[in-house]
Amino acid sequence: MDYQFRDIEKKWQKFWAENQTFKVENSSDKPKYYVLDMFPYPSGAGLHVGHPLGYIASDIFSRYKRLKGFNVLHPMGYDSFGLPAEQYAIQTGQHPAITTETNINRYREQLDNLGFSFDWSREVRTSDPGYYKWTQWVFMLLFNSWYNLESDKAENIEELIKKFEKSGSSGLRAVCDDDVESFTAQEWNSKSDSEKQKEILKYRLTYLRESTVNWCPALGTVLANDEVKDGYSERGGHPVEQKKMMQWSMRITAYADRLIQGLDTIDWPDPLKEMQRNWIGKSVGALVRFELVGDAYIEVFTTRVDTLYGTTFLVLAPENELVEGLTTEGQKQEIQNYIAQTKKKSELDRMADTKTVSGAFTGSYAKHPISGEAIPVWIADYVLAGYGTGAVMAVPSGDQRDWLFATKFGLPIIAISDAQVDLDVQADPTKEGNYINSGIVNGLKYKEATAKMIAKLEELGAGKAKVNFRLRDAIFGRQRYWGEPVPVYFKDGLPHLIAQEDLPLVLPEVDKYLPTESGEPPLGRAENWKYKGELEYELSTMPGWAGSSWYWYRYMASQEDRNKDVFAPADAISYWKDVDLYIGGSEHATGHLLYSRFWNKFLKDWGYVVEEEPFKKLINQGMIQGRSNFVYRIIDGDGRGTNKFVSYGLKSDYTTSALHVDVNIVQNEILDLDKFKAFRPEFANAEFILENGKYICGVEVEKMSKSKFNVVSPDDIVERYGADTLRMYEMFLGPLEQSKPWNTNGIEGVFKFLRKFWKLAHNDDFNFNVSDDEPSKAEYKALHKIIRKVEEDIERFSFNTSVSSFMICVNELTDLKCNKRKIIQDLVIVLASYAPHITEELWTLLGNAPGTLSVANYPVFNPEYLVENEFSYPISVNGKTRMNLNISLSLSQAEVEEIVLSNEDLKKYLEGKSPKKIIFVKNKIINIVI
RNA sequence: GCUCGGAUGGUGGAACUGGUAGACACGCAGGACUUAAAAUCCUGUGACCCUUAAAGGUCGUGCGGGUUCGAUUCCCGCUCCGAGUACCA
Repeated sequence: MDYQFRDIEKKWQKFWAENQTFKVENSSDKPKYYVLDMFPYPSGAGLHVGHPLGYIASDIFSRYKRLKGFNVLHPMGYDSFGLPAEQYAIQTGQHPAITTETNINRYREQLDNLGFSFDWSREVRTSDPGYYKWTQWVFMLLFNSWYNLESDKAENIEELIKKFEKSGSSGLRAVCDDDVESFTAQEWNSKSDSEKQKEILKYRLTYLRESTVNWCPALGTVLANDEVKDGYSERGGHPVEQKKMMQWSMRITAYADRLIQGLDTIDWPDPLKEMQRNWIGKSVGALVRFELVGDAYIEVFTTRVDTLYGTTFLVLAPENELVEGLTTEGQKQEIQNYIAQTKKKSELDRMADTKTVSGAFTGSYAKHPISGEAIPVWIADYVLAGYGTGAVMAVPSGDQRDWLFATKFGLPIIAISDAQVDLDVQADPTKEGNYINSGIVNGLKYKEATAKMIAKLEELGAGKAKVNFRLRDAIFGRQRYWGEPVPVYFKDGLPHLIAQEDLPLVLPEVDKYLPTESGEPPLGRAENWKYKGELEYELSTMPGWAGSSWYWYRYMASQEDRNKDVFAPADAISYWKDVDLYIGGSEHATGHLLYSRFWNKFLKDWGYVVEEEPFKKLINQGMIQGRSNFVYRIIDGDGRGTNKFVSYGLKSDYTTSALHVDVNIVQNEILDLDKFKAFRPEFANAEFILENGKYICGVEVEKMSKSKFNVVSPDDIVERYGADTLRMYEMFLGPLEQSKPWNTNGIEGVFKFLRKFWKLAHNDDFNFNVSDDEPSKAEYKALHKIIRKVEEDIERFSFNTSVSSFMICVNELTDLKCNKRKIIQDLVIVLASYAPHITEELWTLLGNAPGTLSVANYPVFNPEYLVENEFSYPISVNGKTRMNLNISLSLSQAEVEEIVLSNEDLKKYLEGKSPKKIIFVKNKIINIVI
């Protein structure tokens, strides 16, 4: 029989499922290895050919690691809470749980078709109450925690309360809200219960706070910063506005420093680490106080406190609360106009319009903290209310924006360093040179000046060193239905956790998935949904990233562990520890990957997990883009479409309009006309202007989407060529990290390769036929080359090059007519991780017990088979290759030179000159310089 | 603007620490088999020049320089494409 991939693949997929071949135990004498994929959101569209790219790579790696003697955890699950199922529910009334279930089943079927070696017994679904019980549990743990800067970790809130009872707030170093009170132990103890709770809430790692949020009226919810793109929601593209709301937040800022430091300890792509660093946005600087009349003062944040003497004015954000009080009678009109003008500008305009310099003078002056000089106070929209203190000290000689502002409004520009140049043209932010015009730091260099300035400010009580972060606390609530309920109820307006034994707090049924008439979230519609039957629950649900911020630990819990009263048993966590290899897209750089690191560190502080960082090595697979095909409809003189189509190469002779055409009816850009007529019946009688008898389509790279008819489903490819071919082809396409358009054109080559491989062990009548004879030297050489090559390639995630090498190997063995058992058997193991089905079949045909291939031993590379006595040296003259010579590798350089120089053919290139120098690199090249 | 990544035949890509540029595959052209098609197999395929042929030559990895016996690889300066980010003080 010829290579019957359909039967073979179905057979082994069934075998693996029935025998739980890939079920893994939480203990073993083998070393552990944890390979994780970013789990998918099960959307209604199913998988397209781009989704499995990362899964194929991780599966190859997992299978390879098993062959190399590792106990491999390779699980899969679904991030199944989310907006699309809810949107669908709003439109159709269908419960999101049902939609989700349907989609998951479809995903599972598609994944199974590709022969992945997942341990499905460990599957997780974030929308499953047995799972989100533990998401809620983490929320409760965060609520019961505060961040102690002394120990630099999260601690039990009870410890904080004890501290308050014993010594009040004195000496406390904690991450908390800005408006915490100072109090003595006595004052604390005399507070009422609710006053105490209010104060404690300011320290909890998850807390309620009125915050400005990104409110999307169309979606009826709050969005995180990374879910908003240019003022529109990332999902759906609806406009987003700013709104003040009471919101649950997570104090991720407490971990900002550790999140930056941790990046140096993990093996992630540099661009991704850089993105996280920028997102966290650490700036080291100082807070400086400029006094106003009376007790009032303006505090600014600066990263260049050394330039303090260059400050010639202060600028407040128009929204700054101090503005009103600062505005003098005479300036009132101007300031009001400016504020009104700023308000009119949308966030978008304000960002886009960075060239126009605008601002207004308040009429007031502040006092320079050291020199005591009067400094005018302005407002301008280039200062952002949300960053730092919403006020800056303007140093026009050192900062270009300040320079532009000073130039426009005729404010003084003072040089502060003797190294500054061209200050009449632009600002010069140099840190070189010695300070001038700078009072106490004159003559000093940058470092000393900064230190001295901070010391002086501290002495005067006018400032201090300060580290500022761009990172904001993460808002942890959505006014949506399809998410984890927050395990909180309210009593006297204060939040309380439900009892732990009441977990999970199950999502209640509602009649509609829309906000209530009074504008409350959908959970407000649930009937009699009250804690202990009387207390109001929190009505918002958790955001999409909640469930994905710890899921890799749930996989460590085996099926039997799932009923235990813990998210994963301690011994399982101490065995698996962390994820050794994580594969997924870079779009999660500042969302999922940051929140996961945050939760991991938090759980580490409590001792529930053992590693500071959850994902040791991370690889971003590239996006697979769509490759759209077009036909060109001829337009007549009146601008109407005709019933004629012209082939791509001839379209310049006509006026045409391009129409998307289903890529599945186009092969190598040649359109199947009959299928086209079936695809667009209205053109059944169309005329086609062909080139060389063919209709050639145009091509464009676009996002893969249904509307562009460029979606290629893995199911179709599997049906036509088989899963092994698809797996190898996706790898063959190019480097894993690179984004590339999907193109099925080359797939035949991989398919042919697998058939050729199958034929090695079969005779011309397709009967299995291997020989027990001892392989030849050449056969061993071909085998050991591939043993080494695949090992090297997989270890450096260069999957595309090993596919090429497999082709070379099988081509060589075919030329050698090799059907030796000793060769085929080892080759089957080497290829097994890439093409698991065909290799399982051959493995069994070779007489091995069915299903044992996955735990076979990867063959040991023996360099002896690759030892050569001779090498064909390229001989170059002045760097230009002229000829090749076979020369024994055992000869000395002098002997080699003699052989080369005595060669007759070489003489003509030497032009009668004697060589000046001969470069000899063993096993590489010989270069003669004349 | 800043940060990062990239540019190699008709196409996807290979060349790992500087050492025969274009592996492997697609496509294309020609041929074998076939009544025909599919499948399969064989040959050729970077550009240009020279030649009946055999062979040979010149150029060639986005552009311009440099280092080196030798550069796709290292350095300097640019162009274009992609990603992220942005009045962040």
